[in-house]
Amino acid sequence: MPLPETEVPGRLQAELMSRGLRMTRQRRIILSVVETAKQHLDASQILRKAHKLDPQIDRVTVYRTLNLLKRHGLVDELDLMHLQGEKHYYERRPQRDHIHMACLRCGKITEIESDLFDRLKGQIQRDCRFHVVLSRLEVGGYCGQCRSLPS
Amino acid sequence: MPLPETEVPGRLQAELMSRGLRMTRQRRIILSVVETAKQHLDASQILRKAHKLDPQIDRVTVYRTLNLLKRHGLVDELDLMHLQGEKHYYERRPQRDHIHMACLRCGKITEIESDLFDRLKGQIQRDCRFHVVLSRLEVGGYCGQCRSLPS
DNA sequence: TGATAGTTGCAACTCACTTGCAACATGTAA
DNA sequence: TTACATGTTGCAAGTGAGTTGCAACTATCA
Repeated sequence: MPLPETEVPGRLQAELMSRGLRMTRQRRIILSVVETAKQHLDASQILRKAHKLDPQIDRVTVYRTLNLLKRHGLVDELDLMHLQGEKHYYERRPQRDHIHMACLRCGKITEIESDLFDRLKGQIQRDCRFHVVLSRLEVGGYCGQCRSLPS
Repeated sequence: MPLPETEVPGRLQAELMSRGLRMTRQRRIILSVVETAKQHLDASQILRKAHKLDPQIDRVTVYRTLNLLKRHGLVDELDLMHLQGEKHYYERRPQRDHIHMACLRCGKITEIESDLFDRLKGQIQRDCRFHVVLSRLEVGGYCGQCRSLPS
């Protein structure tokens, strides 16, 4: 029965260990869930996936681990325009920031990178003497498909 | 005792009335609070200010009125990087979108407009065939003062 | 193999916000 | 002006996401 312990540590796990943080069974599982996610997951979805690997894991541990990752800048927290209530979504912090577009009709989330966005952040740093640590650009509107549909 | 009823209706009130919505005493008060706010207010701050004009107003009415204004695109809802818990802040929707910068150290909120930001939204519309209805760019980091302070 | 300091799970709690509903007030039409 | 239909309000109770206190547990290191 190959537990996650036996797997090659993922990047998140390696990052946390290099910072001298303890690697518990629970953390390994939660990190692997976040790391292998195909879409943006909220805390309760992460808990559900973690439960499949270890039904003992508590939701409090999920919240605490997500806070840990946030504090270390290893995940970004998203609202996705609050399309579904007030929960937050998480994704591994990417190399390059991207923009999230949320369709107000079908709920589809699209991501894009943009040179203009990178330049805009540079402008803020320079013009406002503001050291940018994190940034979140979320756009709500109607995607290509929904635009051409009858309302 | 000049009640708000006797005042010249503000822009928010005029907007709602032109859309055929009923103008109640409570709504007039809440609208005037939002309209005359000097900073970003959250729901409980709006309630507190409304109470000074009419102690009977319930917080439920504040939430319902804010939802009404949101649905009509007359106010924007902000997170301001969740510096103080999960509450939301409200501001009258401006002519031109702006960026909110939140200092992670002193909590100061700075706003700027930017051509680059306007162009970025244009790019999204064109390149992604996405009709932008609302957008929110929030930046967390360290302001000029806090950058030059010892940690 | 212990010591120790960080981590976990549980239960209870907080906080922002929402819902159901009866009483009430607004805008409209007679 | 009055009556009325429909929208709005205040209250109480509820929801849902996330947090806290604490005793038991465990990863790490000497």
